[in-house]
Amino acid sequence: MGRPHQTLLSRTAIAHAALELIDDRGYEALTMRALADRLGVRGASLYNHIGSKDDILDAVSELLDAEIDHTPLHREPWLDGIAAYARGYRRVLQSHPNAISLVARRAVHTEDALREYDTLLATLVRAGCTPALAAETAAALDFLVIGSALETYAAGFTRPPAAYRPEHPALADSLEAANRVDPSPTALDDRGFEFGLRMILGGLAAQLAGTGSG
Amino acid sequence: MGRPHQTLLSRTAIAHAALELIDDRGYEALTMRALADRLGVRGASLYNHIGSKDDILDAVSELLDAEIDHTPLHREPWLDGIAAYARGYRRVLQSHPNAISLVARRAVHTEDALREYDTLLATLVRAGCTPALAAETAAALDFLVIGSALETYAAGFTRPPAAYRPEHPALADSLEAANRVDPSPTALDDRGFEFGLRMILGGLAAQLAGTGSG
DNA sequence: ACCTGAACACCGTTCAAGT
DNA sequence: ACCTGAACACCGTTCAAGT
Repeated sequence: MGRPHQTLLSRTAIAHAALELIDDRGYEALTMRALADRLGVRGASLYNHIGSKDDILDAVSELLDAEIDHTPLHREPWLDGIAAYARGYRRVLQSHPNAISLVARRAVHTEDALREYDTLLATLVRAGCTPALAAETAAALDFLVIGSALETYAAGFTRPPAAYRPEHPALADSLEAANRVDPSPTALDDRGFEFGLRMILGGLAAQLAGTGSG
Repeated sequence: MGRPHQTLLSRTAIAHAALELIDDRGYEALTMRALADRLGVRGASLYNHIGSKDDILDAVSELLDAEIDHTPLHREPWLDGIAAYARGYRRVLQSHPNAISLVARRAVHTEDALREYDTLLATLVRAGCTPALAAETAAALDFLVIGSALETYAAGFTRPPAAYRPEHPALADSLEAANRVDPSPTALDDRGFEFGLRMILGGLAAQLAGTGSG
């Protein structure tokens, strides 16, 4: 307390503390004052290292992006590699549920992120896609990952499956059937994601093999 | 000005004004004071009709949900009906880009929303799905729609396609190829969505016809 | 029944001081 | 070079008045 702080503060250190705060206490708990407090400093000090709160959100976004493991993209067979990459991507988002809304609206332009996407597209082209088809596939996979991580779907329905039974028989049947397959709360999300992944990658493989419906 | 207001205020009227404000001036412009101003009233008055700002966000969410046209779900052939429904769902979200982050994190439990999902699941079951498979398909479609509406993907890449050319050749090639197919700014999103939709519904149809890979 | 003004505790951000 | 206290304009929300 008596000693002055050494150089504890930096854009990266602030981003790490911000992500911890979001993980621990939720997105709305990320306050400049609360963040400074967690860093043993006084609010206004943060502005010596970052330009604005928005800047911090960008830094947190980059932090999450850096957590994604893209080594599976170099694996063979390429289909399994891409599936593993997509699952890992989704797992990172799911492990920071309070930060998901942040990721969803914030484009990442880091050199790392670009290299990652470059690798994905190169893998798809090597597998036989035209560059344009590779872009479409990558986009579809991205949509599936982000959409499933946001999980509005299961959040909306996993909860009270029996409540609206008589008025909505198909809904109740489906949810009960899905629940019978696996009763864990994220199971329907997981299975929806896996289904979509299988359809996209399976359909792509069929198309590349010339058996697609074109 | 001299006359007292008649009953202009209500939860619904407030929600409509809130959505207008979000559409016009962005999500962060939705302020209790600004919203009241748009309704010719003074901030605190809103609390006579709604419980909190969060309550307003729920109401806006319901408003968007009500815009979705689910009549295509009753059309034949069911495959085209579901595709049309998914496209309409996505179109509604895209027509309120400033409100998308709101929809993404907010589960809608309205009677209308439940009926909508019930219809979708009933359609899938009628087409031959087991209830569990119907739930997975509906989830995958939902993820694709929401993920593509959030459009992080294209927001991140459509912009500066030439800038990082040498370091990321596959990325640059894909974006340029996609751009050549259709240069409009949302084209890659649209094509990614359509590709995912085709893969999911095509794969489902094949699976139901017994030609799937199981 | 419902609009109002004033106030509350909070927020992001700035800036003149300090060291 | 960087932390600080105080201040700024703002925010969501409450509440005693008013009509």
